[in-house]
Amino acid sequence: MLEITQIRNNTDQVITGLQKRGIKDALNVIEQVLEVDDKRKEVQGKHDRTLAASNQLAKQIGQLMKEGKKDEAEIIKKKTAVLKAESKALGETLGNLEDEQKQLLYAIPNIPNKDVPEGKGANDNVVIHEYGDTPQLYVDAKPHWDLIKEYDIIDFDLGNKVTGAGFPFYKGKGARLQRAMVNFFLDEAQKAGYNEVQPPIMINEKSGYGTGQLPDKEGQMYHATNDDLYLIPTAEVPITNMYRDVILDEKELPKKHVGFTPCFRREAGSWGAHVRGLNRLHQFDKVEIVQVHHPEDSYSALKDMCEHVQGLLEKLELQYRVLNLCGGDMGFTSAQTYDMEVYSAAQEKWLEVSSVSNFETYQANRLKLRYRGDDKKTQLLHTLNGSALALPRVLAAILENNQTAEGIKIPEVLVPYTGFEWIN
RNA sequence: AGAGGAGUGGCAGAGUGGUCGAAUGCGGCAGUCUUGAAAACUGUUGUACCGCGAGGUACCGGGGGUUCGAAUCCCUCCUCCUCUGCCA
Repeated sequence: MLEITQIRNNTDQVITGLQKRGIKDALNVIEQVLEVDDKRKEVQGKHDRTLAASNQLAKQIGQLMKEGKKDEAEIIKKKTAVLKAESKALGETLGNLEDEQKQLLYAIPNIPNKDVPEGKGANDNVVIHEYGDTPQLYVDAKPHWDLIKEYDIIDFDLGNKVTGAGFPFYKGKGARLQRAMVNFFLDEAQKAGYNEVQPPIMINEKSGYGTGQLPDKEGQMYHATNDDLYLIPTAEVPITNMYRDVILDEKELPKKHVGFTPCFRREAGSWGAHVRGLNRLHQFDKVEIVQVHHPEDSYSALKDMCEHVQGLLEKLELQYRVLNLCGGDMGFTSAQTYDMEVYSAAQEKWLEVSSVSNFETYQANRLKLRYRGDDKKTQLLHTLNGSALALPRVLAAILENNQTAEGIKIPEVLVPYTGFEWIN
């Protein structure tokens, strides 16, 4: 969430930022938060002064009791009753105002960075880079949902029986190709200096709040209500939450982590004809990179992360493009996001395979993730993350783009990992 | 899962109702001494919020309660340790 001081000190900037996201009543929203904050401060002042008076009297009573002056102590005791009632009432008001303020802040998205283009939706995203040529497919080329049946490498029906829609089985060479990609992605990240972690794939409520999945996107996560745990929608959640309530020394920065996990998404209400096959699943595998940075160099880190992802796509010999997402299409918590899309020749469309974002202090403020600089003061850090990469759509593109009459050719870079060159 | 024990500052560890945000030691930082370093000595060393400031408030695993007053007493939840059971 945004910092209240940021809203107070740069009010106009915050409002124009929110307008860039298409929030029409930004002015009202901000005025409301500031109003609540003013009230909060006022009430806290009163509350603190009341408590101070109570504490003062309590000390006096202690002193008198020690001296054996019980009668005098009794007189003061009576005085404290009034203060106690007062501070209790003020305490409740304060608590309510704090809650109200928090709720308002939770509802305000991050401010887009200055380089984020104006725009309302996906059509306004700006293509900033393109790579590779559109593959020339052979005459009988098929979309991946046909190929996986033909070669029996992914089985949706079986997943359907055992679990439900969107939970496929990967079989034989399909399963091995998945494992190969995971290992390849992890090794590449390792080479790029990312420290590997294997996080839990269930998280508690606090972690959900830390990275911004809660309170907003409750319905998008699978919730194990008996234990009040959520299945992760992305490894971003557990990995970033490693740094919840942490104060890092400036010298320890940056922190770079990579983790492989399955990801679970309910995708409530987002199914349709355009999301066939591997294009959208309830469970999928993803290798995620996460960085924690000093505010000064978070944007160069964002660039590095994009280049890392692009490198992966180039090694896999996939045609791709990079989009600078516009204000209206960016995620709630992001300050700037680049999407990487690969071209699926058989579906004749671009598939998003990675989303790389800088959250600036938005997550850090929720996480209470700070660093201590030379001046000994604590300041919020910047968090970033990106997919490197999400498997299903990369797999779909490989299957579709590399199909030939003889079978599907495995990208060279993966062969040492798969142990086979062809799916046929 | 059952029985017992425990959760205090960066770490170790004292504190069982009153001036305790918390002794002491270690570590960190600054300084004295030294050619330099070490040792020794001196000082300093949690976070957040309110306040122009002086200063104030809150926090001793989380939440609630008793009391004029809670790290200390009570309730509840969480976590860790030991033993028993179960299990990849």
